Amino acid sequence: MVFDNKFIQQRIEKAEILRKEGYNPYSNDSKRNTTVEKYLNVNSDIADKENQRDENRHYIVSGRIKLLRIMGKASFAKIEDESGMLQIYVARDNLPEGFYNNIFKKNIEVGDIIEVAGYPFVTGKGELSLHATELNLLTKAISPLPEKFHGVTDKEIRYRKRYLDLIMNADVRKTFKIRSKVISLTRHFFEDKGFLEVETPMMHPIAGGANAKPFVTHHNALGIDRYLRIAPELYLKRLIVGGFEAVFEINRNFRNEGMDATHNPEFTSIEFYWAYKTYRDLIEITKEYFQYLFEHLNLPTRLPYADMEVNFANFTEVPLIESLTTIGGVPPEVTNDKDKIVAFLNSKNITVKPGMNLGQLQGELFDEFVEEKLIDPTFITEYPVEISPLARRSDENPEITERFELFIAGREIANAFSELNDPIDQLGRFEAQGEAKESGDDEAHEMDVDFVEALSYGMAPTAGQGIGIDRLVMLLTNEHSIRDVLLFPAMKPIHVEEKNIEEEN
RNA sequence: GUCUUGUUAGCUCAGCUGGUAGAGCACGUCACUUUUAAUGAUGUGGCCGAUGGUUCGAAUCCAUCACAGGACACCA
Repeated sequence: MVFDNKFIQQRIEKAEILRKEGYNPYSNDSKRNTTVEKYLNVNSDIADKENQRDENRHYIVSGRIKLLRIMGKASFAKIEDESGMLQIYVARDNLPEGFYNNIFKKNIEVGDIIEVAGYPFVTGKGELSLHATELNLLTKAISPLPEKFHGVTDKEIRYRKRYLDLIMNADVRKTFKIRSKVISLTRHFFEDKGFLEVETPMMHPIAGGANAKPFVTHHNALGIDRYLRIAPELYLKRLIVGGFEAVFEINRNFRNEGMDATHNPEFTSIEFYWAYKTYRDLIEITKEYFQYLFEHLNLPTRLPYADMEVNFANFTEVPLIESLTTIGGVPPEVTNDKDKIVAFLNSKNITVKPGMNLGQLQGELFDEFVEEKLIDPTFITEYPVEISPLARRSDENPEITERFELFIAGREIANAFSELNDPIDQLGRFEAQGEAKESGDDEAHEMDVDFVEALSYGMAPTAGQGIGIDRLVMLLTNEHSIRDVLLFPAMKPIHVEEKNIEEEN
């Protein structure tokens, strides 16, 4: 039985007593006329009044009891609604005959959601409170709350029962409000720039737009497998072919890979595509976007992150190859020679898969020696073509692409490029990815003939970018695990004990 | 996927080199009409994550499993 815990049994009994006494423990009759925050604001003048009270004012507030101090014929309680915490004073003689002793003291307790009517006053210790003249139970909590001082700290409980975490930890609510705001601001920023928000499929016949392993599901009606999307890129570009000139999508992507502090199987990103623009324009709009976020979130330009301090007013730009030497300390003669890179990596006790091409090895060097050193926002540009299957080649040097990734606090936050719109080149890149797949790279990009055909109708020169929203929120809230910015992070299901199954049978 | 550290009351945690389970909060009862983690008295509460093994005896030692945290690998 779910509710066989003795504390729960006790509370169920109290609910039953209340019902018998004529109080519905799950009443739907809320008469709240203000929030805690508004109450505290509106009545901030009470401290200056005679007797520090005003019995002519009348408010009804609602909230969950977080603390209860019963002192004989009077009690203090702290109730909390979404906007804040309020102390209420409940005295026997201000309530209907018998209510305080028989109902309030005996059957209402921490965790319950109540509604309190009364007038504002300030206590002897100077706390603006509410003097109760009426008190009603709205919802009986039959499970007890965690401990009042330490709350719930066990990460497993916090993630599995996020509702409990939210009840107990005000900071957690704050983080998710910031997350919501970031998404809302992002939407407004791009809408104001004339971008159109679109929705593209979550279930793809071919998992494309990134190098990653997909989740597979099955469509019974058609008898075919579908892949949860790993990126919306190829669909958004089809829309550019179709004539939309600026589109964006904020939504989930799914990747069937490991889980850790920065990876959840489903994660949120914004991708936006902008016709008649290049990656140079994306660098500018990205700076503007960050400025907009910081302004509207009221954040200082210098933010702490772990033991770092990030200066969001200091955006710099470094080509990838250059960063290997200037930031990574890799000798310049090494960076453009496959064998020398392998030898160099081996000398640092790093082994690489055989058969990697020059671009992939340069990417290895970057990951090993540069990435974690990029604290202030840094655009790393000019990525090798081998590791950029969807990016446009540079006109000056066909071996590199018009691409950048943005790194902040040692992490990739955004990936952007002038889009490849030459259908013949795109076909060739897919074929090269196919060869990489043959030689063991199971995350190489899939061939997507339908997408190539779309390009063959002509896609205007376009720039496109993806920004990881979860990681961005982590950065802005100084959270170090992606689970702390996801309301319901992925968790393994808990096994049902065999014993219990037998009992139920 | 690998390594590593955890898992004891509703919650937060003790429990030494094996000897039959502890605290605080919460809850029950009593006292208390201005408290701030209220206070004082008193009481209830546990298949010590699961399954095996070693032992006269296991929360404690060993093995396997489950779940979680951290690190690494892969990735965003």
